[in-house]
Amino acid sequence: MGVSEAPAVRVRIAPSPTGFAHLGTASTALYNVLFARQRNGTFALRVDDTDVERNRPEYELLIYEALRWLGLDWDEGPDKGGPYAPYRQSERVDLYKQNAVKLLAEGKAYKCYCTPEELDAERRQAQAERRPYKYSRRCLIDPPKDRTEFAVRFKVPGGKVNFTDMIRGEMTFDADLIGDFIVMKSDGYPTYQFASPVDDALMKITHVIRGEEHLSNTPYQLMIIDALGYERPAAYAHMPLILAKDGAKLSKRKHPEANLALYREKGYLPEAMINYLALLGWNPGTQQEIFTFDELVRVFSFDRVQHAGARFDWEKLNWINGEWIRSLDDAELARRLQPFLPKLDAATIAAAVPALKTRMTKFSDATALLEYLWTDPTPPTLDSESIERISAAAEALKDVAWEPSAIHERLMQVVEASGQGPNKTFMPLRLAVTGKKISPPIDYTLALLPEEVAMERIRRVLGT
RNA sequence: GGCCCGUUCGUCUAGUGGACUAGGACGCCGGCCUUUCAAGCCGGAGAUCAGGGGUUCGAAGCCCCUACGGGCCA
Repeated sequence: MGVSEAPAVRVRIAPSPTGFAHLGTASTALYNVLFARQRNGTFALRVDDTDVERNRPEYELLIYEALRWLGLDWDEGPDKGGPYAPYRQSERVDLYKQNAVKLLAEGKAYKCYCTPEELDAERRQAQAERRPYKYSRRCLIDPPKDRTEFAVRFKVPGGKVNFTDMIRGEMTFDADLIGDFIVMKSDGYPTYQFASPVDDALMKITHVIRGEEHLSNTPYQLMIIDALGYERPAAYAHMPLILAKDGAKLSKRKHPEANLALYREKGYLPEAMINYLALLGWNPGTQQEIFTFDELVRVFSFDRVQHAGARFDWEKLNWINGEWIRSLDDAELARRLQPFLPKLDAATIAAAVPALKTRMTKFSDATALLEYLWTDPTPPTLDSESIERISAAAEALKDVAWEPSAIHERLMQVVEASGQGPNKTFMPLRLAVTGKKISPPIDYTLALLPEEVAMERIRRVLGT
C-alpha cells in the first residue's frame, strides 16, 4: 500500500469512570491528541464502563470536564456521537455477545462452566507442583453436563504474536505461555481483554496509544482481533507510567496529585499542565522546556518517548506554571485570576496584576498576597523609630494621587529625608497596612487599598 | 509462580561504541540587583551511568548474569 493510501489515523482513549478524572488519563489523552493532530487524524473518546459496580455517570462527566479544561477535546464520543456510535461500552454489550457467539460457532472459544473455587484449586495445584499455570481446558475436553451457568473462554491458538510498538519497536510474545482466557463473564458482560480489541477493530482504530500497563495485554487482544477476522491496528504505543513522588504508581486513594480537578482548583494553567505532562516521559532532544500545544504538535514524536516510568514532581510543575503565568499579558492574567479572588472587583484585580505576576507559582498564591484587602489585620506593635518613619510617611501621603507611581515618588522623598535605607520606612508601613512581613511592593500594597482604609490603618498604629 | 517492561545527578532528562574531565532543566547553595517576597542575572555543589562479568584498541550505549522497581496474566 502506498503512503497516500494509508487509512486516515484514528486514535482513542478509553477511560473508566470509576472516580475522579485521573492525571494518567490526561497524559494518555495528550499523546493521543498530539499524534492525531500531527496526522490530521481523528481522536475518539470511548467510555469503558462495563464494570457495573464501580462506574457512575457523574464520574463520566468529571472526565469530560477535565479533558475540556485541558483543551484535549475529542472528535467522537458518547456525548457527541460519531460514525461508530455508541461510544459507551455498556451500550455495546450486544456487539460483544455477537462476537462471542461467532467465536463459539467457529470453535475459537468454548463455554466454561468452572467455578471460581475450581479454578482456584487448579491454580494452587500448579503452584504446588511448581509449574506455570495455564487453564487446564477441562471444559473444552470434557464439559460437565449438569451445569447451566457459563463464561465464554477464548481458545488461545498459541504461537508467536508480533506487533509494532512505536516506542519500543518490534515486540514478540510467546502465546504458548498464555492460557485460555475469559472473554464473556457469566453475568453477560465482556472482559476488558475482549471489549477493548473488539471496539478498537470495529471503530477502525489505527493506532492504540495507551499506558504501559497494557503492554502485556496486547497479545491477548491481537489474538482476539485475528480470530474474529478483523483488521489489526497498524501500531501500538505504550506510554511510560506516571509515578508518585515515592516511586509508586499514582493511586487515586493515596495520591491527591492524581486528581485532575485539583490542578484547576489550585490555579494551574491548562497550558502549563499540557506542557508539564508532555515533558513527563518525553523530551524534544533540544534545550527547549516551554512549549505551546501547537509547538508540541509540531515536534512530538514517539521515538523520543521514555521507556521507564516518570515521577511526578510538583517543583517542576510549579516552575513551568510560573513561566506560563509570567508570559500571559496583564489583561488575560487578570481575567483568569478572577475566580480565585471572589472578594475583589475586576478593577482591583487588574491593578494588582503587575505586582502579582512574578510572585505567583499558581493562582491560589494570590490569596495570601492580597488577603489584607478584605481582611482587617491586627495592628502591629512597633518601636518608636518605626512609628516615627510611619508618621513621616503619613504626612507625605496626605494629598497624593492614590496610585502606585505617585505614592512611590512621595515615599522615596521620605526615605531620602530620613537618611536611612528604604526598608526602615517601608517595612513598618507594610506591617501597619497588611499585618505581614511579606506583601507586594509597598506602593502597590498601599494603592490597592482604598485610600481611606490605608490611611486609617496607618493612623491606627500612630495612635492618632 | 510465569511472562513482559525498565534502572544516567534528589527529580525530569541528553546520550544510538571514540567529540564524556557524562550535557541541560527543576530543585538546592552562594553572589548581584533590590522595598519585604518574588522575578531577573551570574556562579557553585550534585551521577563511581543499579551491581558483576564479558565483547572491543575503546562501553553510559552491545551480550550475559544478579539485584531492585514496575506491569500483565494467573
